[in-house]
Amino acid sequence: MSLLADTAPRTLAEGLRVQLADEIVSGALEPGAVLDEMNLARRFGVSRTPVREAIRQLSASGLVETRPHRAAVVAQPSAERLLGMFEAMAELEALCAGLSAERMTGAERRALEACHEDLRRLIHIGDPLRFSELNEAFHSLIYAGAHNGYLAEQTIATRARVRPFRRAQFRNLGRLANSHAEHDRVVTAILRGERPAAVAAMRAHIMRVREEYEIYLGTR
Amino acid sequence: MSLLADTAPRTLAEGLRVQLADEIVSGALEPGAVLDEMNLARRFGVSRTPVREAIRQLSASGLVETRPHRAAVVAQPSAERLLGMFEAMAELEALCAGLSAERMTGAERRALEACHEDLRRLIHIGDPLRFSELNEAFHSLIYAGAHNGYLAEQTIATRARVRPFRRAQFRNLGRLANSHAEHDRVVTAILRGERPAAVAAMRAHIMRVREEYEIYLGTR
DNA sequence: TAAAGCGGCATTGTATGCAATTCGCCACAT
DNA sequence: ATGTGGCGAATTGCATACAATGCCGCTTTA
Repeated sequence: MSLLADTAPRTLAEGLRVQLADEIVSGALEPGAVLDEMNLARRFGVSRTPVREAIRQLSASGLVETRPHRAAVVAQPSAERLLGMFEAMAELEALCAGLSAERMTGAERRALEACHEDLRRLIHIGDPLRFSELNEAFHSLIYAGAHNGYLAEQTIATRARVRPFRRAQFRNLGRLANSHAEHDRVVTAILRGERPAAVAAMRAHIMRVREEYEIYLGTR
Repeated sequence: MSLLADTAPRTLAEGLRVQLADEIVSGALEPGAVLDEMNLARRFGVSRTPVREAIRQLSASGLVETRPHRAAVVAQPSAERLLGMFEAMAELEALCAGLSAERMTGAERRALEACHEDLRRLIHIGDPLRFSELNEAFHSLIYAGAHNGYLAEQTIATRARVRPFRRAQFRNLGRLANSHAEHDRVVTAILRGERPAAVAAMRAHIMRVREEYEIYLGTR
C-alpha cells in the first residue's frame, strides 16, 4: 500500500516530465547531460511536442537549463550556487521544524515520533536504503506539520534540486547513528513545542548533512 | 537609463511569458481569468504553440493553474494559502536581511543607505508610484546583498506570486512614513552587521506590509 | 418533473512539416 | 601556423492539421 497517491499521468507530457525528473534526481541522467528532443522522442516513442513541453517544465523547476536554439542540459550549478542552495534548504527546513513545534496536531506528533522510532530500528538492522527512504518520510512529516502548503512545496522543490548532487548518502553505518541522534534533538524540541530549539536543531542537522555530500566542484 | 538589463526576448514564447506575467502581476489579468489558447494566439498574432509554452512556464512558476484538457486560469489561491505565502515571504526576506548584515560589501552598504535616503525624500514629495518603484529596488538590494543567488531567486519569485493580491499599496501617505521607519530599523541593523536584529526588523516589516494588503477571501 | 444517459461541439493534446538560428568545418588570407 | 570568414548540416522554434477529451444541452425514461 502506497501512501503516495501517484495518479496515473493524464497526458504524455506529464508522464515524460515525471520520468525525466526521476532520472535526473536519481542520477541516471548526470548533470551536464544534453537532452536532445529527437533522441528523447524516439526513445519514448512519441513526437517532439510532448518532449518539448516536459523539458520546459523541468527548466522552470530548475532541474534543467535551456537557452534559445540550444539543446537543454541537466542543470550543473557552480559550487558557489550549490552552497547557496544548501544554505537556503537548511533555513527552509529549519523554519518548517520551528513551525511544526508550534502547530503540529497530536496525531502528527505521534506519527513523527513513530517514524523516528522506526528509523532507530533500521540503524541496528543496518539497511541504508530503507533508512534513506524512511528518512525522506521523516522530513516530509515535518514539512506537513508546519501547516503551510506553499512553504512545504518550496522546501520539497529545493530538496529535489539538490538531490542529484548527493553521492553515497549514508555510506557508512556510523552516519546513520549520527543522523538519528541529530533527528532526536529535532523531535524532542518539536514535541516540547520549543520553536527556537527546533529551528536550531534542524539547521544543524542539514548543515551536517551538507558536509556528507561531495560538493560538486565544477565551474559550470 | 534602466538598471535592469531587460534583454530583448529571443523567442516568441519568452516574450509572451513576460507579457502575460506582467499582466497577471499588474492585475490586468485578474485571478480566476481563463487563458484561452486560441484567443491569446489571435490576440498576439501567433500560433497556439508559443502560447502553450508560455502558459506552461507560468504554470510552473505558480502564476497560473492548469489541469489536463482544461483551460489555464490565473492562480486564485485560497486565503489560507495566501497567508502561507506571506509567511514564507516574510521569512525569506528576513533571511536575506540577516545575511546582508553579515555579507554586504562596503559598496553594497553605501548603495543601500543611498536608496534609503532617496526613499526618505520621496515621502516629503509624496509620490506613491515612485516610492513603490524605489521600494522594490530597496528590497532587491537586500536580496543581492545576501550573496546567495538561489535564495534571491526564490524570494523574488514568492514576491511576484503575492503581487497580484496587493491592492492600493501605499494608499495613504502615512503608510509611506511608517514603511520608511521600518526600513530604517532594517538598514541600521544591516549597517551595524547585527544579523538577528536585521532578521527581526525585516520580518516585522513584511508582516506589517501584509496587514496593508486586502487579503483575498475567496474559497477558490 | 427530475435525473440519468447520450451525442454534438468546443477546446486541449499530439503529430508533422517548414522556417530560423546555431555550430562546426573548411578554405583562405595574414 | 594561426586566426578569420563563410558555407552547410543539424537542431530548435513555430505553424498547422488531426486526435482525444471534457462540457453542455437534449432527449428519454422512471
